[in-house]
Amino acid sequence: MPELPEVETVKRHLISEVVGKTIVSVVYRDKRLLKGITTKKFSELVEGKKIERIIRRGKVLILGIKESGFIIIHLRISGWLIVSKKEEKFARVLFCLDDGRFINFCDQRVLGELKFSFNWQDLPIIKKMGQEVFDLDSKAFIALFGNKKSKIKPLLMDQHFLAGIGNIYAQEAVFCAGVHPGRQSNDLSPKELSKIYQCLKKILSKAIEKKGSSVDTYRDGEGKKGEYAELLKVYQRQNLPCVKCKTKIIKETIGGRGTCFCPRCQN
DNA sequence: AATGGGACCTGCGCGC
DNA sequence: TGCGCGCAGGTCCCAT
Repeated sequence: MPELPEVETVKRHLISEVVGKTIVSVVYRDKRLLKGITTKKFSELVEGKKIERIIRRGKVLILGIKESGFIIIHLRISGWLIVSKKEEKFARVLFCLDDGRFINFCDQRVLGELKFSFNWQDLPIIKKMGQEVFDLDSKAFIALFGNKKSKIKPLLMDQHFLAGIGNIYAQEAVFCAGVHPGRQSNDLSPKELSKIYQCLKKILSKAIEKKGSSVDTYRDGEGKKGEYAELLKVYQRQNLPCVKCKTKIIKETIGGRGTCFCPRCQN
């Protein structure tokens, strides 16, 4: 599911709902989510401790635990977090809080990751991660993309290069900018790169405002669907008319991932 | 440096 | 109605 807007939505929800709460116990319905640590050790490190703060870096969620360390959550493809009074469908790990509610770590495909770290900034996934989109200005974005030979759409999704963009928003951004997803990044003019940058910021901001996109199983922290899905212009719109020119949207595999685009608007 | 394929997983929707 | 197949928002690892 989750790209930057969805993870940011979950983060904001957790900040308002669970910061200050104590994790009474952790229930493991499926241990495979837990990486690099035993359930016993994980429980020892977090049970009875207070959730102090919530951080997002790229698509990674970090829960600061008072006088302990950090719970690291990666939702990968089908993971999501729901704060509620009951055990939700596909709940793989449940954090039982002192107010009687649970943070449900739900994950249909069990590809998500739950870790513990004493120093989250030293995690390989964090160390290797590119900059946040919102930390870049137009000039820095153009400089970054201007000397890379990769195809633009897969490059936008490369977390080592730029953090937070996935298959939905990469497609939306290049559509918005009128750029073919298979174009080489270093062949794009500064004007085209600038346009992609502006589109990306606009789309991500709007998606955060709408609490993400709900294609398939994704839900925000309350278990509600995000509202950005209805604003998507090309993602999963193959064979439907382009919203700008009515040409049929096509779908191709680019960089190993399904990619929808308008063959007329995107050059 | 860039790209492609496979692996990790489950479950949904579709066509027959 | 039932079954097999393809496909899915991510990331890592390996080979070329």
